[in-house]
Amino acid sequence: MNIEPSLKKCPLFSGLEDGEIAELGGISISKRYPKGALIFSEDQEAKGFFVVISGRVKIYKLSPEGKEQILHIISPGQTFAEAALFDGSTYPAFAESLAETRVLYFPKESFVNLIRKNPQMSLNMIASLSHWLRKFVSLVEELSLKDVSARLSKYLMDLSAQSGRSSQRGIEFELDIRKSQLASQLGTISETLSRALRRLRDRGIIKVEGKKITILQKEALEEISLGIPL
Amino acid sequence: MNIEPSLKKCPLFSGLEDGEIAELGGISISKRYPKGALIFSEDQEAKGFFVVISGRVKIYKLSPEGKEQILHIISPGQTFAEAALFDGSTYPAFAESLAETRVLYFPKESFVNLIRKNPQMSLNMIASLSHWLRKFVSLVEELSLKDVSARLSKYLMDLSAQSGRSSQRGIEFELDIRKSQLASQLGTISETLSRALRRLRDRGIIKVEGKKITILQKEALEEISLGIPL
DNA sequence: CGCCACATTGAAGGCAGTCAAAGGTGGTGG
DNA sequence: CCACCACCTTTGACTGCCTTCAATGTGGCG
Repeated sequence: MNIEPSLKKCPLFSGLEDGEIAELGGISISKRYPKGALIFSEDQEAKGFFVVISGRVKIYKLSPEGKEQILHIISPGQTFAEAALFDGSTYPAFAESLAETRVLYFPKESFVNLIRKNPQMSLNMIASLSHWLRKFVSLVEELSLKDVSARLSKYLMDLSAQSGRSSQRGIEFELDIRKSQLASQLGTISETLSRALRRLRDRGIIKVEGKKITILQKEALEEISLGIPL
Repeated sequence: MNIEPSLKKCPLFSGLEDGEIAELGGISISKRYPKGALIFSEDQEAKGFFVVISGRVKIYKLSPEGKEQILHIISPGQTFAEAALFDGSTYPAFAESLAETRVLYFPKESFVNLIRKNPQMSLNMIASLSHWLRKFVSLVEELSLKDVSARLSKYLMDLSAQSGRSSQRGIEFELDIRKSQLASQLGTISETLSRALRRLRDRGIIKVEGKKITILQKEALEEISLGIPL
């Protein structure tokens, strides 16, 4: 499989000349991870960053007691650990594949050299980092200022906007991760998530059948997602 | 007062030629805010970013019920709202002066033009954004995985490392903000912070006299900051 | 068919938030 | 310079959300 098409779809490399893309291909290393592999650990020296070609990767923190907080789940076309190259020398979190995953790995030194010479790529990097930043502001806001129901509702709204299909009953879609992983992403645990889903279901706002969700009352769900007290 | 000295001390502009600094001075606008002034609101169109010359600025989110989460407190020499220029068109949070504050304001368009032409400044911007990102990862970790005592202990450790003086009793320093603001920064409220301080005091780990803190048992404080259960 | 990991549900406990009131502090104007 | 007042801080009692612990239900896969 040729890697260039994957790179072209990646926002970090948009607007680059074909020659530059080829150069990127030259310095990158293709890697494969089976499901559940540890790609890097927190505090490990950051020697490069990654572009996901296929599969999925979770970036997460662990508490001393073992509770997990997922910072982000990376899908194909997205990059991760860019920031670690430019601030400090270690990765700030763990990265683990959620499925069989293929990535391109860019060693720090050659990539930094390349970015120094290429203004367009600098601008893309700035855009990418800014985007991450906004995501984190949002995450902090939710963790600090909203309860689990609001965070869950927001997640469901977002996912339905992205991959929902309208049916006669409402908007249908499938959860793309395990519920225990969703709980970690929402800053809670599976038991609490289960109860939050049940409350929404009991109030007739959503229907839950395994991983399939149907939003029955979009307005109510949105209100809850905004943190308006029930 | 000449503004150039302030710019030279700012990490975002380090390594720039004097001519480039002068150019920055040319596009920037000096602004003054009294204590407690709203510099910008969440969702307001982001028309520029800021460098703090003197005073202090808090960047914060508000919940619908009015609870405040401080994302960061900006001190002289630091920048804020850079990221808003490159991702989305609005500020993601509120900004308010904590004291009489002077800033330099850089209008979006002229600054973006300038950064396009200046590779060094792009790299500085990447470094700045990366640094912010690491701070936010840390904030998310603390809010999600640590209790108030651990967050407070970490704050006290950091502040003591930065501005603490050794005395015979321990490490002394002064809180640089009001306790209610510290509570907001730690993702809690003043009552809870007050009780957390009292627990540390009752256990003989710190001494509290108004804003003056003395760390009596550094090791114990560090253990708590790591989230190890008491 | 049966195992195993994930998911759900119930009961109980704890940390932090809310409400209320008293104590303290700093700033301002007389 | 002092007195007053507004606001911050502290403390107490109570509530509630979430976690913990434990047990049962369920679905996929060998």
